[in-house]
Amino acid sequence: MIDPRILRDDPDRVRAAQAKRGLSDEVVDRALSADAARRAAISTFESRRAEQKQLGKQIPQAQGDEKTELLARTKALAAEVKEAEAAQAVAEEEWQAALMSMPNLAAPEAPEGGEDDFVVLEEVGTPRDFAAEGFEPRDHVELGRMLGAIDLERGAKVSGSRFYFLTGVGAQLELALVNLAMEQAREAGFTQVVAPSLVRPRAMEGTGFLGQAADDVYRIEGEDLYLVGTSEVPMAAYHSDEILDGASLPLRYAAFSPCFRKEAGSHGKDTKGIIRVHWFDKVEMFVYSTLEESYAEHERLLAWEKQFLDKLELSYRVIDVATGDLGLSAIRKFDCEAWIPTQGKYRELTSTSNCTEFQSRRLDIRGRFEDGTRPLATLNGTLCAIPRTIVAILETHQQADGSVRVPKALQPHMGGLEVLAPVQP
RNA sequence: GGAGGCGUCGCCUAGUCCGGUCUAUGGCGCCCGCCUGCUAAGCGGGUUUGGGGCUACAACCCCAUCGAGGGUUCAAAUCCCUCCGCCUCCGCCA
Repeated sequence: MIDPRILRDDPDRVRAAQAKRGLSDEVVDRALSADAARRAAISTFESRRAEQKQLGKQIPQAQGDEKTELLARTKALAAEVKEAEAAQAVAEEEWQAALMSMPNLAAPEAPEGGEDDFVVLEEVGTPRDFAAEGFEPRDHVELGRMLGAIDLERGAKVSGSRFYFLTGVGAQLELALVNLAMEQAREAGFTQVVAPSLVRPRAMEGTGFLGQAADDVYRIEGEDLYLVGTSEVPMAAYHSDEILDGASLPLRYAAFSPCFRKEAGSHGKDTKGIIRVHWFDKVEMFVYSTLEESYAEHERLLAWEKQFLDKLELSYRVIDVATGDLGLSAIRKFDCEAWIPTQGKYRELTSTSNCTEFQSRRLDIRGRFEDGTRPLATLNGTLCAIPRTIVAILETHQQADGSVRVPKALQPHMGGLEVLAPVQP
């Protein structure tokens, strides 16, 4: 939720922001008139209520006719109060609905446009030249099969399309990656967390995943629970309805959790392999900070993401995501995309967003400072989304015989294993 | 899943049976001041959060807030209903 004061004091700024995301500004006028109606309703209700309380106080002392008279008047007032209250509730609801449907105000620096209008900020490393090395790279599906690391057939048999089993060195790779990510996070001062993957509607709504993104969310039949697509959801809700000590900020968490996505809008996309799956495990960084610090913190999150990719010796680029592709909550988003040799392109591995006070307003997360309490900024960033990272590692570090070199940093977490050897041709 | 108990403004707590004087008691903690070689103790004051009005986004006034939401009533922390959470016991289970 954006700051209602900005909407009231500077609606043109909000209109411009809507336009920058390619959205209509009709909602701005709807919100403004709802706000006016709401304040009028509050005013009416409160004055009636004050009068009612005033008179009500006199009733216990009153006697005879005076008492009868008072009871009659307060009874009439009570009906008015009830009516005014109902009117207020209606106005309040309209205002809330309008406000909740508005995305965060994109940062001025964020490039304008849709999915393809990102700006490349940086390219790190050089994609491996397999032609020069004299062999055709195998894709991760083939490598996963040869190594006995990824079992897609049985994934489909047991759970359906977009599911997989990680087996043998594949399972070992996942655990090693989780350990490496958690180790880095711990060393950087993060609190390690294992978070629940099922949450109540409030957590989902508060993080902005029940808006246009709702189609991608699994809901548990017969229960008021959702499966999260990222531990950003439980970690944002973690401190909901709390007032945190300003001096304790920033609070940095690294949360491990399974993630579930319907992938509703992506039929036919990435149907092969484990690039796009319905379930995967992920270590996610999540930070609560002041608004002022959030911009610098966002850069730090990106730096930690890059540090991790560097440890895995991957080639990647960093993009500044365009406004149309930011999602509801973010004002700015940086993605790290790793080079996938057999696709001949960069694919998203990590993503970090600054959501400023948007989620905090919805989830009621505040900080206590010397000059009062204020909503905090929340930020998130992927440290390691397992399957895509495995894809990048297998394809990037493969050798002509189908074996795969284990990056140095990962070796201690793989029991010293330096090379993953094929178990079948 | 069954039975019972509980949820009060940071923490603890009074109040709930018998609705109005609750503008919610007291203690601890914290903040400001006084006093005192320093500290502690003592004394005085302050200390939920959100919203509206008016404004300098001050002061002030008002409304809401006793887990959440409804209901009864002129009036609800207090009575009724639903939900959420915690605790104890039983059952089941990793």
